Amino acid sequence: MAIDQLDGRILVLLAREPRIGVLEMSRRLGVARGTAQARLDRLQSGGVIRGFGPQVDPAALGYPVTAFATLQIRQGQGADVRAHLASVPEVLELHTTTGSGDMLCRLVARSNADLQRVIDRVVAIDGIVRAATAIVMENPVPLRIIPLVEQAARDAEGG
Amino acid sequence: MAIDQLDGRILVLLAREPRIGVLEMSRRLGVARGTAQARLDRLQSGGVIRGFGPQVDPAALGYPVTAFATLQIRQGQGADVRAHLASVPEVLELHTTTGSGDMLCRLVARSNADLQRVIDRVVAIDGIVRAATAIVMENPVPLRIIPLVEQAARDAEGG
DNA sequence: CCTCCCGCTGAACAGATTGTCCAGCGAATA
DNA sequence: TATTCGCTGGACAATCTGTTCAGCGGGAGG
Repeated sequence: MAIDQLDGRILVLLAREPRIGVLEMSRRLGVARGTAQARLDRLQSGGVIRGFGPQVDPAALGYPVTAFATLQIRQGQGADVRAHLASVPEVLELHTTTGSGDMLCRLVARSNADLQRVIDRVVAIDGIVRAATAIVMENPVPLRIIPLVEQAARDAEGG
Repeated sequence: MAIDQLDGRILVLLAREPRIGVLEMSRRLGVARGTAQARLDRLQSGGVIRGFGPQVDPAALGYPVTAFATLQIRQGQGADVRAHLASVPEVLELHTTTGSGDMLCRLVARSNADLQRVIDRVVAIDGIVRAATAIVMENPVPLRIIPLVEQAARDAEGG
């Protein structure tokens, strides 16, 4: 999907001030409201903007510990393992990957001790041959998208 | 921060229908608008809800390839590497971790070929001793929070 | 060179929502 | 028993949304 500079500015603006309305947005962008609305609709229907779901902080919910687990899966057990991991609330994300491991998942826990409980639950299925866990200590770059959006906007328009 | 069942329902509702307003929310929850508003304010000021930024899909922006890179950092070069990685738009996320590697980062690229360019750029700094990359093939569990919210709500209230 | 199509502008409208008050009520607490 | 707290239900003005309209300009195609 094509992204021009105006689209880029819309995304940046929304990221910076999510509560902003279409009207205020059009004012900041210096375009007519209809234009802002049309662009926003296009971004949404085009799938660039998936939604505006609340960004919930696991730490504030009482889960301050984050970890990444690399799982090695027994041949043909992938589906079972996926279903099992999906049923664990502390599994926030799961990917199947190339490379040494077969899956990578993001976990959270109430404490380092609690992480053991979570991991035990994660590996409590036959399909998992081996699990390697890395506990997150710092998060120098929190999940972000703005720089990429700006890059994409530049690329698409004489950048 | 304490989360009761009502808070949990608010978060679930917001996740399911982000465009919903406080008024409609109060209707669905069966409480007064003031109550819904107060709860929402509390969740936001308490840090549970960080914000409502747009969820942008990198794939729709033209970056359909995701990968995780495990980086081994030379002693004392951490700060330099962090700054360097933060300057790469395709680095969506960066963590420092325990375990064999020292850092874990999430990358996106326009194609598998383009991923090579991204990785080259990532490792183009002395501080990185070794890099192991795992390309994401599937994403059986996209980043989610609802199950954890429900868990937290149960825990906090006679669950 | 001309015509059509598309996107943007500026405006208008009714309907709905927000932010913000208020007083009353019930339960838990000191 | 007196106080504090959260929830209810209602009110207000101000604002925003969804939608429609006609006009304008540039680019594409003929």
